[in-house]
Amino acid sequence: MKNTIRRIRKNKKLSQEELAGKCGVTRQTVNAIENNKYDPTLALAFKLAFHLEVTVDELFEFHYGKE
Amino acid sequence: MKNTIRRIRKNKKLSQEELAGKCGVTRQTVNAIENNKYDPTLALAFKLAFHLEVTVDELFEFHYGKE
DNA sequence: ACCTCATGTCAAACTCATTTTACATTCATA
DNA sequence: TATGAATGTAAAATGAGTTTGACATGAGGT
Repeated sequence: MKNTIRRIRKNKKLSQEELAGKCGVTRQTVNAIENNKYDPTLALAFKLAFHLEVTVDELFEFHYGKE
Repeated sequence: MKNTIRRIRKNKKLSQEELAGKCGVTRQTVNAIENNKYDPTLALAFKLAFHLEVTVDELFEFHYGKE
């Protein structure tokens, strides 16, 4: 599961901590997701997309077999 | 987190078990998600959307404060 | 009445997302 | 070069999603 969180976050000049704060999670969580350590929950995916002003489908790229 | 899985699944004349099979999960999982027992993982949300031929953003409706 | 299919549900076990705390690294900039 | 801000990372603990196996119900058809 690829995502473009880092690119969009930097475009909006937000730190990992600021984005995490808006989403109600810790900065470690945002960091882990940006570095593909694991996938966010569906709820967090929606919060990230909301605060980055994109859709979930735009923010994440899912490929079968490459989960 | 609301979803329209049941409605779209029935439109496509799929049983919970058939949809679960396509997505690689058990029917209990699909049943629990349709009945809002819990939310799917992000990966499963993408698989469900794929096999139901809609986007994740169309299939799930997220509301802040009503998570 | 019987059989089958679809669905609802439950408990135990397991995996994985998230938190907390803590420390290390990189980078800008005074 | 020193200081602070942003980031990377790691271990232990907790919480939530998923599986397995099982049992129960209702609808339809024979």
